[in-house]
Amino acid sequence: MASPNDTHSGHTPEELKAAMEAFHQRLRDAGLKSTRQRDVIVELFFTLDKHITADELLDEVREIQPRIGYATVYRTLKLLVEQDLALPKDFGDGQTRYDPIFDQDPGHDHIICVNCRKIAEFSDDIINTRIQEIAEEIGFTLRRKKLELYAECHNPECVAAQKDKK
Amino acid sequence: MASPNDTHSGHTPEELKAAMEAFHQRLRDAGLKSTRQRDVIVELFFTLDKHITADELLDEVREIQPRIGYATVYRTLKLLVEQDLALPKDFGDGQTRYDPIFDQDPGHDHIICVNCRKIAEFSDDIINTRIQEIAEEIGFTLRRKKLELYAECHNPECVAAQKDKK
DNA sequence: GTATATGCAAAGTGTTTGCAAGCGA
DNA sequence: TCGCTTGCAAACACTTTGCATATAC
Repeated sequence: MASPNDTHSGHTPEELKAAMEAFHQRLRDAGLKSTRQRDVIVELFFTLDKHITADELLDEVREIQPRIGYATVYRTLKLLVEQDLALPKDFGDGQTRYDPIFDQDPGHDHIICVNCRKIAEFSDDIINTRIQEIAEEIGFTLRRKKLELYAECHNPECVAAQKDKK
Repeated sequence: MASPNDTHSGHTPEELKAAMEAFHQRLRDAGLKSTRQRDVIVELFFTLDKHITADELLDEVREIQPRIGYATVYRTLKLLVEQDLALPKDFGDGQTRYDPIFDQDPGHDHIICVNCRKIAEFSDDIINTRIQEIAEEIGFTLRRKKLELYAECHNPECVAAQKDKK
């Protein structure tokens, strides 16, 4: 069944450590270097653990290493995406957001309120299973999916704000 | 069950006419004007009936009205989106694509080959129903969904091209 | 007649790239 | 050392906006 999680589930320190290790391993495998900047960016990225924009991440990163440039953040995010450690998302507001992928993370989906822009997450086995079947039926091997629901939330504040508008 | 449709289903002339009428009606309702340019753009948009980019649409439009500028195309597409006659899509290649919405169109979803970028469409009732249920369970009223599957297609050409790469 | 729409060019926005200097393996 | 990385600024690609002119209602 659907398991909504409004707040981000929050990964344990062990999972964070595993993610960092995975990152370093992939760097080595690809013959790339581990640097102070990359570590700061990636660790923050996994720690914050939310659909973050490059810009937001840069802000956080600069609190620790003020001289890091946006190019480095963009390049690191691109690297994470290539290594399947991050998933780019586009919710239609012009900026790409990135979701960290923890090992074996089955992935969650999003439901976005079209009014207040609040984002909730959910994960549903029926859908996940069905999607897999469909890809096979059509003759594809599924790699990943993107499922976003745009809806109106029933949050009293949001409902009231909508009423006022009219 | 899933009904894949590689080629676009193609809407009948009646549906096209209905879409144009809907467009004109919404213009009137909003106190906006019907112009030669808008008609050309919107008619082509519904006729071509595919996830088109602003750029591609402009090319087509200019074959009929060479002096139309891209600003007009962008503005018209934005108008269509506001009027729920078009749906913006982002497949991650940097450009926004737009899908026409025909009246009562239940909407289709996309499966995109991560290698050759070929896009196929499908529609599945199990998923559509389940999505509706989930939104309700979480306390949202569903407005629209975005479902994209990224996968590897089994097209011989594509498979071969991938092998050559390695 | 008047408010909206157009075409053009210029400005914006988010993201990528070129390059000299810096740094990790 | 040697090649990958960084920071900066400039370049980019797509989209939006300002403004004078044109046009629909």
